[in-house]
Amino acid sequence: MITLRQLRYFEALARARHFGRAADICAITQPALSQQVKELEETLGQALVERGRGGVRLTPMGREIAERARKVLADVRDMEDHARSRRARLSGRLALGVIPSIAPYILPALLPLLRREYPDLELELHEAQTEVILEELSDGRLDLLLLALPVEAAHLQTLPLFEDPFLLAVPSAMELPRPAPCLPELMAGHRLLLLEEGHCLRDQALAVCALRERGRIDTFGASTLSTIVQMVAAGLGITLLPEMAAAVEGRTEGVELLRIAPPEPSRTVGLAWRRASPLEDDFHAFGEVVRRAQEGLAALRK
Amino acid sequence: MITLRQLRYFEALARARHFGRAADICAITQPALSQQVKELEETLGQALVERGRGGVRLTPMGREIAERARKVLADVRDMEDHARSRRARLSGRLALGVIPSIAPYILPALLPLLRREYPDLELELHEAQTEVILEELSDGRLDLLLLALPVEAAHLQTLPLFEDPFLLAVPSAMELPRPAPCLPELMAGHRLLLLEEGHCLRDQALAVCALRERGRIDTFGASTLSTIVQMVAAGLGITLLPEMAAAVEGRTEGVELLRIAPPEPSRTVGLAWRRASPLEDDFHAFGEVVRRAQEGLAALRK
DNA sequence: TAAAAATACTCCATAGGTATTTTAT
DNA sequence: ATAAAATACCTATGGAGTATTTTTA
Repeated sequence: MITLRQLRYFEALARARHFGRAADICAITQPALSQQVKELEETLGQALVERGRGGVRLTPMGREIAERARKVLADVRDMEDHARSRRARLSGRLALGVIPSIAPYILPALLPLLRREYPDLELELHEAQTEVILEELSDGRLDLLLLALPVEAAHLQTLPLFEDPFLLAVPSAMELPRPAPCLPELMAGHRLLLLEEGHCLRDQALAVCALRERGRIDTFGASTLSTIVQMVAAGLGITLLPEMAAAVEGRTEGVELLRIAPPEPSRTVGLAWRRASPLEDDFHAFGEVVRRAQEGLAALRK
Repeated sequence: MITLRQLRYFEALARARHFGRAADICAITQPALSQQVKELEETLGQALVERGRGGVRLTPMGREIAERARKVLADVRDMEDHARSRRARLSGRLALGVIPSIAPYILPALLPLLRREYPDLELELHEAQTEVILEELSDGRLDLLLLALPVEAAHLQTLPLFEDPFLLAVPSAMELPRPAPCLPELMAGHRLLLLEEGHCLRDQALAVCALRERGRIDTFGASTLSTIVQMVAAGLGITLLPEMAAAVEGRTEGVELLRIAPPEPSRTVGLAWRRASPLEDDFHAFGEVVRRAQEGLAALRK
């Protein structure tokens, strides 16, 4: 069986062309080097060097093997360097799952921050609904999720980052007291527009409104918040919008965003990863950056 | 220090995603595998796997290292295969030096033969004068020489292959008895045309003619035999031509090639290599092919 | 004969095995 | 409670050292 040791010694010999000097380079004795080179020759079934008084010469096969050995040794060195250089927090590839009601709003702020502070981090982004990315996380296809908490899974660790209040999006024409009255009352008189099944935002909104009856809810179900907001603008109903989305979606003509009277409803945005992951510290660092990105967004809105 | 053993075990673990099964694959016990993987993680300063009850998952870094490890292991396997496959005679790269008065005549016959019988042989050809290729052989820049013997160098081994008779090339107009009279007599009346200094053929011709006096020799000195033959055709003198070159150079208009009366002069064509080379058997095999190439040429001339 | 590599041998580090404990689900 | 990996400990292989012999130029 070939060993890296054999390749290291042989490569030194190929450079030094002298057993003694090669041994010096490797900081071992000449017989030890002879031994390993001989072993390599036996494994390969080929003479690699011509032994002679005036030092040593490579056979044609020896030259080829030396070339290949150099490549292998370089690859191994690179592998070490790679690992060493990335001992720092948050470097290397990281597969991140994000839900659709967070991704488009936070990523424009988050990615530049990450890029600046952790330039060696290579994010692989997967945007999908909570259930999907939870499955991918459990599979090991993803390393980390950015989503709305809570998620219940014993093998997962979660980290809440911040509260994201829900705002009320209503047609500009609609007259309402400010702040908007608390929700159950409001709901009595209006149709609530929601995302299609599967989006956690839909469930959260339903929970917030303490509504279970289908009658008052538009079951059409849009697949993006933008669509919902367009529908609101058209006067088809009202909706709840996460504050995070306000900067983007609030600009829509014909829509007004209202804060809701306390107790202000909100969702919790946070991270989730497998308990077994050894990258916990990295994920906390990541969470800090997400929080700062969110603060940046909030500042922009003012 | 990273070892191939560590990479082999880790790669198995990356595939099996289970310490026990990976150990089975490697035909060792689970603790032995755990030990090596742990060592690798310590050397790299990075967690490569998440340990959990439901088997094992790779960290992002683990995936990268597994990828690199696979590449390294494949390269090493290729290296072994390469060496193994070339345990056969005459395979792999071989740097061959040939003198100019042999190369153009024998190579057209030799190369196809070699290609057919030793398809794994990759020849690197260097054409240069005897002195130059001897130096390159001694340096280790060449492995084998095809040239005119004898060469005197204690550290070299030579193998005579065949005798290559000298023919007399004369202008067609010239009337001479057949076979041509032995040389010293002939020389008395004609100017002998030779290659420039440094070509062994020049020295051999001089020796054959037992001539040392400059007077009768054209000191212009051409650099190729073709030129010399053109000069003969132009009536500027006569020359000695190796039989090997007859097929090519003998076709020239205005030149006639005559065998010389016994004792027919000739040069010895053979091989030379460093005594220390472990490829002696290969070189003998190579010699056989050269001899057969020469026989093929001889047959063509008839 | 002198320099260089191979060989002989001894020692110790480390890989691998067995038995057991710890961990996580 | 149980499967899986880690740990502890022992053994044996083999890598490295010192001393010496063999080779070859």
